[in-house]
Amino acid sequence: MTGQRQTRQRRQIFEVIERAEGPLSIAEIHEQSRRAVPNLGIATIYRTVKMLHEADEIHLVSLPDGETRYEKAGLGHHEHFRCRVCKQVFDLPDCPLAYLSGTTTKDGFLIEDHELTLYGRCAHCQ
Amino acid sequence: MTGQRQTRQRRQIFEVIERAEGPLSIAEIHEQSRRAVPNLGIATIYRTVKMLHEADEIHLVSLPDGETRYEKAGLGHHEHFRCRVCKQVFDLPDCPLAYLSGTTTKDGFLIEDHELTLYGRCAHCQ
DNA sequence: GTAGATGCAAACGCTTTGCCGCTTA
DNA sequence: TAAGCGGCAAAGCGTTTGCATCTAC
Repeated sequence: MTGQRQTRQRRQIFEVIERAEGPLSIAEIHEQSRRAVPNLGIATIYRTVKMLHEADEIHLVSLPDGETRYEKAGLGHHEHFRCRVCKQVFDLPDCPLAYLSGTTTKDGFLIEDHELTLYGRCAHCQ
Repeated sequence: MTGQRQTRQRRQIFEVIERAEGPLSIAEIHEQSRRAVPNLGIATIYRTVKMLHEADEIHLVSLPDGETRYEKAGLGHHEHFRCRVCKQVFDLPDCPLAYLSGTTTKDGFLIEDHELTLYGRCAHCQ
């Protein structure tokens, strides 16, 4: 936890992100945090998430359909899977593309990094 | 071109997207279309892009930092490369992941589709 | 006690909608 | 000529900011 002061709100927001199985949207973080801290305002979510993001304690994940989500940092490189049925986003531990970093394509693009999102059906929704 | 009527505005907007080398943002489409049709309003861009998107004549591409862009349909499966220096987005014809579709991960995720964005430096900016 | 955090509401920027005059077919 | 379309301005909506109050330290 970065930030100068520990507050109930910050602890709660961080805990919600910590415990998630995949990246969460601002609305999801708000909703889940409110269960423990009812009056928690949306501005506090934005401010805290921004702070955590700048302190590199959480990472931004943006899905190809434009949704912005956040997940805790330190998970190592991994990819995301979005279920087309239940709409949940899961983390996938393996990355078949690690070899890409540092290579140059035949068109002269130097690849430094990449982000991959897979779509389909999760085990539960098949 | 879908839509019931051919207008100067629609032709221009579609032409801008057609001629682009990579996906364009709404602002870029607006700016470039205005060169030929000066009074063209932003609402027309949004309405036309939405119409083209629904008619499946253009595709939505959303980058991991949350930017929404559009490019003409029918390009076949391909990936995107974003230059960290000049911020342009290019199309990359080859996809090292075509084999993924239809496979199931060991966690039981059935992969139907994927979207990959590469980051680095384009030939010009190295 | 005080700097910093929160909650509320106002401000902001991007996107969408309503309206009316204009244009395409 | 009439339904569709474009331009403008207002409305929406998610995000950010200002400010007074409250709280962690």
